[in-house]
Amino acid sequence: MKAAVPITIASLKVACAQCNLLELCLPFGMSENEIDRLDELVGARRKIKRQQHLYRAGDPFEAIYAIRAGSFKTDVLLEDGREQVTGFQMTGEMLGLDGISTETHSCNAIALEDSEVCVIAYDKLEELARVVDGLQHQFHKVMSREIVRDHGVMTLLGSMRAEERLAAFLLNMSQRFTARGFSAAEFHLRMTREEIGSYLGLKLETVSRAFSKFQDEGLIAVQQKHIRILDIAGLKKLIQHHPSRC
Amino acid sequence: MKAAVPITIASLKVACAQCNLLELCLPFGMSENEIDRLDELVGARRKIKRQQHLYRAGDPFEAIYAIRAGSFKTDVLLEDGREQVTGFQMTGEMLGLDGISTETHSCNAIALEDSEVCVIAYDKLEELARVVDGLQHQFHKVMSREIVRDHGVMTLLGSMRAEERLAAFLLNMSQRFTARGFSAAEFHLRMTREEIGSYLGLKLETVSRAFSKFQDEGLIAVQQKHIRILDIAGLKKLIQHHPSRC
DNA sequence: TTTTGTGGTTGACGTGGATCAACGGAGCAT
DNA sequence: ATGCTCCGTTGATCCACGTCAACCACAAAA
Repeated sequence: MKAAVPITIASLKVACAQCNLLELCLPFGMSENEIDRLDELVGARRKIKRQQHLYRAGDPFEAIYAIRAGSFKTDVLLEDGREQVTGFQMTGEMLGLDGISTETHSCNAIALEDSEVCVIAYDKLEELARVVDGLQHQFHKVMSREIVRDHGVMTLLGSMRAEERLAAFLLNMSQRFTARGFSAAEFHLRMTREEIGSYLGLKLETVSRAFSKFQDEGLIAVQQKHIRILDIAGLKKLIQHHPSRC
Repeated sequence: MKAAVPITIASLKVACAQCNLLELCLPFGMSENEIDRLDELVGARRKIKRQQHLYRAGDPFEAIYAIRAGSFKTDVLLEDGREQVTGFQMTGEMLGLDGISTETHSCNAIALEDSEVCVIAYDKLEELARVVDGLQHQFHKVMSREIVRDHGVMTLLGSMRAEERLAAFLLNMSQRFTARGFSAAEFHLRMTREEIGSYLGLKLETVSRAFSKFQDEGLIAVQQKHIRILDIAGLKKLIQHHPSRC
């Protein structure tokens, strides 16, 4: 909390009802009346510079965060120094849900670029969710969606080979960019090969080699962090076909 | 739903307040008054025989389930026939939370032994959570706990080697048996080597070999599905030390 | 009793991805 | 420009785990 940035009256005025992330964020599916009441909820905005922590594992849990601009990674550090990236989050997505269970954050949230989040005090959220019908349901959906997504990652880590994992990752990124109105075929990754590797359970060299292989095969065009998908169907085929079953 | 077993008036009478799983289940941390109201929630019990489905991926979501007796696995089937076990659930744990987000179950839940669950209609739960303070908070905690647990599995799948994974699995089982009043050192696994392997991202042969190795090293005694842990500290040391860093 | 089927163990061998190492390019400060 | 640092690529080698296969234990059926 020490890193909180002072907020002006003006910045407080722009809340959920005016936010262009409405369709992706917590308010999705709520009525106009209900959304107006959300303004009570978003107490502050907070800007986080690239590489800075939004929160750290062990921090007391007080709020969840909706990403208004930018992107984040979450990771956990094992006792022996190994790092595991547990997710990448984009605008409209929620951070901090892991903290509810123990009232302590269980992972680190780090900005991949200069970013801004809406701070949602958790006690206020519970209070308001009791009154505003749609809010409670929507919040449950957000949590459930996180569980489903994690199961997807478990499947990826547990039963896919390196190239399948990277193909699935690229398709997932493409789909999320699309949902935000960006191109499905061309985008800029904000994370390093090492972070992608950690997320996918691979070493950075393996990630790099898979990128090169996809490029050689004409599936994508890679230039550093800039990706252009040339053959979406080809990528999809990769994750559906188990090579040993062919 | 077609597999539902008719319930007698008598069976309905025994609800949360009298249930000995209180401390593990949804009511944990709620006041006596609050728990009494939960009885409205548990509409029915349902018995599931070994190997039968409680629900399947694609089934419409209507209720969540608290395990009253027995145990389950959840899994997803990939298009190409691969199966990935996403979790094992024991008494007092919840099933079905994944269904909230899309109003459709996203995985299969299968009984590992003859089991019984409490059926908690989801719409009633939302309704009651609005009135009973502790229930809403407790339900959020249950969902959050699932997210944290999934992150733990992702860490395991993404950054541990085979023996570390199995050691972590055994310690986790031991800890959960302990929480239920059973021995921490001696227990009966209800799942096959193949299911353990699927959960841990390993082949059944690798699981079997790791069991044998642990036995040779005096860490455990294995006899089929019956496990006796002889050296808990030794197992813990396995998951804290990264071999390549020694 | 034998038969059949399912689950578990163990050995021999192959391979996908980790590891180790060298190098190249981009961004940034001086 | 020059040097520095971080990031990414690529090659050579290694090994943990997968694959393939044989065999065994136990349980249920004949």
